Amino acid sequence: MQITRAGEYGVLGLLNLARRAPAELVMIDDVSRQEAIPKSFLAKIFQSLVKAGIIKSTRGSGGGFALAKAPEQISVLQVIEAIEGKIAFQRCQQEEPDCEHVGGCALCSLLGEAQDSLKEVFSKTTLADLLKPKTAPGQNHRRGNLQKLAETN
Amino acid sequence: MQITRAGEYGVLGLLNLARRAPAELVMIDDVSRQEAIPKSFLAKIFQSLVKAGIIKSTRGSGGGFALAKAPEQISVLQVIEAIEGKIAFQRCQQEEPDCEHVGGCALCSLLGEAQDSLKEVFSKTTLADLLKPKTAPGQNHRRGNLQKLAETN
DNA sequence: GTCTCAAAGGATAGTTTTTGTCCGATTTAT
DNA sequence: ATAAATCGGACAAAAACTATCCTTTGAGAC
Repeated sequence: MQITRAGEYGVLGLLNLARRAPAELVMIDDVSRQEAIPKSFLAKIFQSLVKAGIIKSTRGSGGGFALAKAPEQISVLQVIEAIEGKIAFQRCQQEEPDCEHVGGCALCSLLGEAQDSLKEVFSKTTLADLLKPKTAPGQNHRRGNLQKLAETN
Repeated sequence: MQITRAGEYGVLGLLNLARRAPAELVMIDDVSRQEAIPKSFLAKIFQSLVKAGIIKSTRGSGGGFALAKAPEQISVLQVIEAIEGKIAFQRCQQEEPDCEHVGGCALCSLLGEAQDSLKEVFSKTTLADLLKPKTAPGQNHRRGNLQKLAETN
């Protein structure tokens, strides 16, 4: 139950682009080096993002990648789904439309709810939000987690 | 981004037990057949649930499994974490405590939020809830999803 | 006691997904 | 032309998931 590295790399790569001038063309090699992401892997990830219309690419000498939209208009959900495919918790209604599990459909409902909840978190956050130096007061999850770690150690 | 089959089987297996008389001992073979889950696999899954104290087992002739607590006291989160391990979205603070990603910590925060959101959904729902014939009005996610399917097809 | 039944636990194997790598093709600027 | 850079597909290694099998352990029946 995790985001894949590909998804994570995708977001980090996009944030790298977002930190620059709006239409600046950046080579995969630069992003790869600065974010410590394997180059060939990042290239594949960026390909998906191009297909999804999130970044645009220019080939040839002097080419590279740039965001296709403003960071405010790119949600983390868009990025993750472009890379990993649509978030789909419910096996029932995706692969097995004829859910035969006794009482299984209640589980399907729950999985649907979980999925919606996750999607909401990822869709309400844009790249621009992630670039802001601090999270809003009362929503600082990093601090919360550090506290938890302190408790258990 | 999915629950594993093991997790799903675990919940379905437990629901099977929950539908019976409180302390009735049920053999793995019965559950396996009724829920159409591979027997050996379910055996492994139930082992995890025993270790987690969610079910109790009796060996030997006439033995089997029964819930260790009332269905109202078993949350889906407990079940999933017993089988799949703790839900942990944040690679940063789990495996790589020294998060070096430029701007990566904002992502860590977001993943933390996603994780909490998911956990809440799974922890607020118990086996007893899943046994209820209908979900509460206004929370019928199944209907919601069927509508979505109807739209896209 | 010993026989049988059923779970416990470990080893192992097959499949799928993830995480890359490599290389030739294509496009672009110079 | 040539060099630079992405595109696209094939391929490979590693990890996770999904089982299966077999021996051991514990409990009850006789």
